[in-house]
Amino acid sequence: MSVGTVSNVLNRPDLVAPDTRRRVLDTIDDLGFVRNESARQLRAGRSRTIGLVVLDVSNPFFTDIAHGVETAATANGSVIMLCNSGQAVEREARYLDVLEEQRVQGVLITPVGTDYSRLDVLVKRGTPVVLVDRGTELPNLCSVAVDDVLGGFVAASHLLERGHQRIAFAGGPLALRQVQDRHLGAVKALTDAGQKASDLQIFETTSLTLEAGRRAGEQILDVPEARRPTAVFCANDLMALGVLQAVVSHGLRVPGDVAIVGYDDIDYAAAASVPLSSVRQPRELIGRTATELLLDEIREGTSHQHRRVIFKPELAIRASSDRRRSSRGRARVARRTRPAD
Amino acid sequence: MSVGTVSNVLNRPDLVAPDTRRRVLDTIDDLGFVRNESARQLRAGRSRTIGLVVLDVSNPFFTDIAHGVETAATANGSVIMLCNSGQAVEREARYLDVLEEQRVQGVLITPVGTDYSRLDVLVKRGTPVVLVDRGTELPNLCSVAVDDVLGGFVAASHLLERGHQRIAFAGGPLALRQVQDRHLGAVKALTDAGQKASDLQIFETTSLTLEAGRRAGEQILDVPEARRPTAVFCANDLMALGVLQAVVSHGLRVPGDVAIVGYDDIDYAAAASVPLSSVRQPRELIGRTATELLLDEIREGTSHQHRRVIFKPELAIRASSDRRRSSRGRARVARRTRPAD
DNA sequence: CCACTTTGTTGAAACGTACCAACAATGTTC
DNA sequence: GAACATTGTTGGTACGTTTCAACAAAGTGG
Repeated sequence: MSVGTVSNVLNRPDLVAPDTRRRVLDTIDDLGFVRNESARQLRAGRSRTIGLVVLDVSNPFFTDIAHGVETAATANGSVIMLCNSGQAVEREARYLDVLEEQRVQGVLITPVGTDYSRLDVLVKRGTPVVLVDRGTELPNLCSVAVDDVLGGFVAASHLLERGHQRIAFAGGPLALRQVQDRHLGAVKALTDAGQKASDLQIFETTSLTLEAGRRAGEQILDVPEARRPTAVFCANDLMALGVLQAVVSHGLRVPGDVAIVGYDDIDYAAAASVPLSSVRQPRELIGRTATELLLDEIREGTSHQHRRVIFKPELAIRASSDRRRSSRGRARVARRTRPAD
Repeated sequence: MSVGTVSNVLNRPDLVAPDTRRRVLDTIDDLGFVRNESARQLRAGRSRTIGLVVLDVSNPFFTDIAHGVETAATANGSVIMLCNSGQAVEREARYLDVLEEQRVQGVLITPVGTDYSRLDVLVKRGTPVVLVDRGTELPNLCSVAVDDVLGGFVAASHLLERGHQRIAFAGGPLALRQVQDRHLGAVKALTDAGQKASDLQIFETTSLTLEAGRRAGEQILDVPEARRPTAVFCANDLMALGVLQAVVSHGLRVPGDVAIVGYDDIDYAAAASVPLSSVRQPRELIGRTATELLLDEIREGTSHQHRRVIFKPELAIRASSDRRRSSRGRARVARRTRPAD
């Protein structure tokens, strides 16, 4: 029995006679033979894995994206390797090294910074890359994103429309493109409404977590009442949940004293102590689409035309912001007012 | 320049003269050489990756564990490959195949079923396996778990102590060992308190998600008021959040009409519309410990002694269950009663 | 100046697979 | 029944590393 035949049984079973095939398969079972993927890859020159690098696995937004990616990848017989950069440039770099050493088929990534040179190198050396949740200035990458400027605009417009004058923006680091864009959109909403850009008070954080949200909430509450924002637009839902916790734990009311709007519309947003208004992104769809773009690129090779897909976000209005604010000064919350359900 | 020298520069730089080293490194930079991990693995016989197979990446409980695993793995220079079985036996099997083909250093897994034969085979063929969040009957595996029977006992005891007579258990599938154990613990609490085991009404679900929780909540509310449970112990926090949503959306009060206790104490539990009582598990610690056991096993080889680590859970009491129930019949919730903050 | 150690470099073998040209066996056609 | 096509099987080579014995060059001690 030659190794060539065994290889054929495994990879091109139609080439081998039925009973030989049987015999080989039985023996494989007997011996507990497991194909060595390393050798296979070495010979074939490429693997069956796709790298997915996200900013934060603890954020449901990204796990939902991962879900979409997995669906599309599995349908193609590929396996995904989920990497968590944790918004740290060095960790991201390390994972990219590992992925390149593994000769992955391609990489799906939400990059930490705006320095795309490492990705550029990756592409030049032949590993296709698709940006996720990030539009790109670079012409040599496919990308799937949501219009974050529009998202920020919609959120802030909604708050303005509800009569809020002093609006805060909480999130960070501002170096993160998503944060930047959402902020930009909010500023635009303000200026369009005749306010100054500087009227948007910024509470910058170092990350976008529940904990960071709580701290930002504390800071906001530290502002003297006369100047304290009556509404907060948070760069994502984890932040918003944190702010909500801080506000509630200080005995203030949402949206009575402080209205809150989040971003992503993760499942927990609707389940929060006060159901959270949020800018919805098609998370699974983003993941699926990105994967399909990547698979296309892998198949098409050099003839591939890069594409940018941009989805439109939608505002889900819930209790945390759904009340009209009285127009003059700080509204006193009457004690008899029923809390929003 | 021989390949051997290059290999030495990369792996045992002290063996090679400083200026040769320089020259090699410069050339590597010039040429954009990237080490081929497949070839390296093929030659070395094993990889630097550790497989982590979890039941549900969307569940923060598991991403927190993943976090702990990553910390410990990175410290060791290993890379983790995060796989999501989604509580499906076939997907789990497929991932195990892939991991074995990749010749991973070892596997950390929360298995879907109770059939350990596949894992047994893996171990026999030389891939160390450590069970996560699951004790084991098998003597040939390390494991890190939390005493789920105790957890269930503590949760149910707390509800009994608060005066609840009709308690429900929501979660599933019961085939999941974690669910089984938590249920068992709850039953024990009831019988210890002189009730019958059958007094614990079971609402079995097919998975442990928010959505499943909502449906379970609906079912519970469908029970005629006279027999409706006044308290629900949920197999995990996602379920509990779902039940909470269902109850609140029907205009009932938590804990007034229905008290709720969850399990895991994920970050969102405390942030829920009614802060959720929950059985806390040391999630990151579980991940770290499991990884360390695995790394030990990898290092020690055949001389390795398997260990079982079992952590004790703790009950975090919050608003969702923290009220004494009046002793006779269904307590009427006075309208003037303030909602819990 | 020879024998010996130390230091640095090299070439070859091996890992387990995929692929291909070559071959053997069988069937088909005139 | 000879020439040819078809089908099934087989060695051999290449993939890019690591490892190791062997070797060359330089330094050291007597």
